[in-house]
Amino acid sequence: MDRGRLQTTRVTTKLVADACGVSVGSVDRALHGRPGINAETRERILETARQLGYSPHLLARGLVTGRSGTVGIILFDLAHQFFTQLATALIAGLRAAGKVAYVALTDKDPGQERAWLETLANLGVDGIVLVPITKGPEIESFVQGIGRPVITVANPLGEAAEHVGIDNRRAMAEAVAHVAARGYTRVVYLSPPLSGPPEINRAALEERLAGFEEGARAAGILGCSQVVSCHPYIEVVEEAVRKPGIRTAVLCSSDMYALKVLPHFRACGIRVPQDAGLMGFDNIETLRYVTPALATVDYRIEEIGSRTVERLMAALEGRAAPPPGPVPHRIVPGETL
Amino acid sequence: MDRGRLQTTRVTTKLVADACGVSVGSVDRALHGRPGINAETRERILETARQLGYSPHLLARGLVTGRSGTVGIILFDLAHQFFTQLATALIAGLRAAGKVAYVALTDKDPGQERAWLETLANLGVDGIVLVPITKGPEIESFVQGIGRPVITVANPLGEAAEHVGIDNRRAMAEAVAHVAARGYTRVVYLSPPLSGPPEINRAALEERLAGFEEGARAAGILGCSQVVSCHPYIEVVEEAVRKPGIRTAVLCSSDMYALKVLPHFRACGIRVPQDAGLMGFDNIETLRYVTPALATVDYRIEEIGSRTVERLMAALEGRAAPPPGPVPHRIVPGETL
DNA sequence: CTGAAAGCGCTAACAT
DNA sequence: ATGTTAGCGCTTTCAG
Repeated sequence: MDRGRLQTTRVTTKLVADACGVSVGSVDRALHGRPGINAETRERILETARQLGYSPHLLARGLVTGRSGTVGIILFDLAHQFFTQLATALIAGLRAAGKVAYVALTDKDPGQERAWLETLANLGVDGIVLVPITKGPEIESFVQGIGRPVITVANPLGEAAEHVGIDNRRAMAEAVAHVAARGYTRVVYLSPPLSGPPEINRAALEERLAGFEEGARAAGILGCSQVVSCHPYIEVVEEAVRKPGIRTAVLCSSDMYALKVLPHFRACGIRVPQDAGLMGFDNIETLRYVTPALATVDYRIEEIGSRTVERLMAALEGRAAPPPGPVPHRIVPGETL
Repeated sequence: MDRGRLQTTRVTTKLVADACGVSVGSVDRALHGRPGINAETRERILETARQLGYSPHLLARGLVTGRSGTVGIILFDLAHQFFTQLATALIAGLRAAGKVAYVALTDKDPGQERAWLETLANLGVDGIVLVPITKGPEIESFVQGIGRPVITVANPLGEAAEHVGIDNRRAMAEAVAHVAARGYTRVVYLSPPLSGPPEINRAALEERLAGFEEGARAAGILGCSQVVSCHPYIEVVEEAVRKPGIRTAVLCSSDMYALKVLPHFRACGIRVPQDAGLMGFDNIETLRYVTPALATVDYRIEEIGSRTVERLMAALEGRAAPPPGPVPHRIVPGETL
């Protein structure tokens, strides 16, 4: 293997060929176990290739085959556990499928999303996993024009790309049902603002909001419930919860909100769950270190990752894609309701 | 820009050249703003390149220039905030420097570390950022044989690679001093086991342990202090803390330990800090959601990231590397001491 | 079964 | 100022 060499020239197929007194064609056939080569010349080639420390130049291979063996992963950031767990699952799954992953972060900036898509396409990635921050015809046609499979996660992109994710609407509706079943007759639903530029993709959050409304209506508590999606929200939530007479729970569109609300309630003397219920969504890792245990909605991010890789590889190999359908979720009861 | 095209052939420099009635050489000069071309022909080329939607085939460019514009980042995992923050800072910094990042996870497996190093080298990365899980002559010579700059983070690799990180020994010694200054006369130092295969790189943890000993000696409390590095550790720590008569603090080699100890102490009635002090190390994000506020040691991971990119780019461009030296740290007092 | 040769798209050295 | 050409290392015809 002669590692330790420092500036010696690269070991190419040509070099191996010369060393064996054969042509690069034969070396290639040997290296890939392709037919059309004598068994013992193949062994001889393989042996010297190993001795010389040959390893394929993946750029060159990618240039000629059109397959680079790489996949791009485009996320908002790595600050939220959803993304880190997703990235972990994707990287591992892709590795198992023989692909190496680029990781690109958009910071929720449409410009960066676009720039990364272009850069990755120019790098010849075989496919892209995208958590889209934009939506609409422009990105959709751009994504389709990339000419390589793109799988979206969390926020879908219409017909432009295959999608993997949970059924946010249904999950949130079930969360409301769970809250109602615990005896709460009023829900304060906490969500980031859903207004703003129309090209921003808030599909997942919109689905959750729709799920809240659906669930609240089904439980007959929509009338006295309330959506808080302003900023700052914490005082508004506090005030809403202080309304006397009705058992009120704060239902958060994601755990992060609950993690902000909990210490605030503690600081201002609102006891959870005696004075107000609290429920999150996503079941992020941090919850393991939080008391009281937060009620939340759980789903296996690894499952999202593996399904995404599965679909991507199916598209790449021309196999039939596995049947679509959302990744399952489940309600996690906690001490906060 | 004609996006929306689906299966049309690639727009190459040749195509642009033909469309302009010039040669690929001129197109190349125009595209790179290189001298040796008439101003108005350059404009004409640039214009048609844009109209045709030309974008460079980065694999081809990398093949000929030997610079792929990519950098590999090899980490243990993305489960710990140190790594996610580091990855975030690196990806952003590399992006600003015109590089795209591969992210590879070793899961602390020497075999995977080696495999990733090889794969990334074969992909023609311009450089590698490595958090090494191994040490010793084998990996050192292998890293040097890669022939591209490798920067280590957290665990150094001797002379084989430039290194960026904090002064773990000194930081932990200061942590002990802080604990002692708060009136504790006994420290239980909590660390993962440092035994095991000799090729495993535990440099950072070893430095921290050395720092503990140094600090405890300086404070004159080494004698009655204690190192716990067994597994399971929690009962041992509990028992150690219950010793009456002496003010005891648990000093953790990382915040994660403190996050385990805290709820356990709460569960078994040991009040923090009345019955026992507690201090972490790393100041991870999760601490923002933990009460009581944990005393810890802080350092700016973004600084580690930016310095790493800086050194890498300097090595790549043949510039003088910035002067070495550890990234600064600081003690963060908390309610747990 | 094996060798020769033609590119993949780009850059760079050399002509003109 | 511009055109031509020779590769980078690999895969893939097409001959022999």
